[in-house]
Amino acid sequence: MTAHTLRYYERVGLIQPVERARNGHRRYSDADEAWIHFLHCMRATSMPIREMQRYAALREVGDSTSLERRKILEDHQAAIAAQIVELQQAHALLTHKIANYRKIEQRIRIGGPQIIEAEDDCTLASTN
Amino acid sequence: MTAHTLRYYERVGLIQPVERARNGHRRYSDADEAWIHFLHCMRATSMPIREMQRYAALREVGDSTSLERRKILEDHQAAIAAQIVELQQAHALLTHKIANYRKIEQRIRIGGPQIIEAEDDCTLASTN
DNA sequence: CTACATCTTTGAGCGCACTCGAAGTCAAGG
DNA sequence: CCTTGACTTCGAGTGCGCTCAAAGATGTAG
Repeated sequence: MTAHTLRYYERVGLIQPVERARNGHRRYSDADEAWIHFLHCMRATSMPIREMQRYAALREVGDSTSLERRKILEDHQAAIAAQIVELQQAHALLTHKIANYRKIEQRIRIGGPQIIEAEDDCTLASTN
Repeated sequence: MTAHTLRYYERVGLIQPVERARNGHRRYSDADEAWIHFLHCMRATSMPIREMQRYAALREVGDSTSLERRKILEDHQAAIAAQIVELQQAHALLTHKIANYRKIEQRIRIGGPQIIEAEDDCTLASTN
């Protein structure tokens, strides 16, 4: 997370103006850092800035917004669960395809394409 | 995947010009569909278009590019594995935070903030 | 004192990946 | 014959999330 990004987050209201040193430089407290870490986690898992803004605004209001905030987090958690499934599927698909490439390489090492009409990996279903 | 996206993929070279019906309409073969499905999987797991272009170009060349293509897939698979870890961590963090919100809601239901200086979730380390 | 680095501000710019709109062609249905 | 609708082309536009540039203030080292 760059300084530029921190400024940006402040501008769009994700971070409240933090304490300053006498010279005007920002001094981030541990609480600030924890909050920034949380923002980072949410972004890293594809929560849109808009959603984070909604959450941050509710957080400013206080405990009375607990339900709404919880809903946001629960929704995002569900989105994360879905993402994990997609990633796992892609991971499995890649394992399959990588194995196929190893086979192709083996065939080449053994001595060029023995079969003239080499079965391109593209022609194998779901092995492209 | 919208028609617009398919056209876009064709324009940027991810999809080779496909067969056409007499009227000029595209006819996607099963092989085309498999390839498109693969592209979709890679995009869904955050492979950049540029990388997919590199892969698609190598694929056009043929089996001799197996090693390079395998490397691309292996790298992406590693990226996916890393992504899964991040998502799992965020998922765990959210479980924690959601539980905390339930506690806050419980406290509110029991009868308003008993403690005047209510411990805002913001003040709890890594519970923001 | 002089460099030099590091922060400050603001608005503008950028890269990515679509996404859309306009104008045109064609095929079938009523 | 005329409408409807699905396709075609191409360039231009959009939204997101940064990312940077310029000009200025301040602090630290030699």
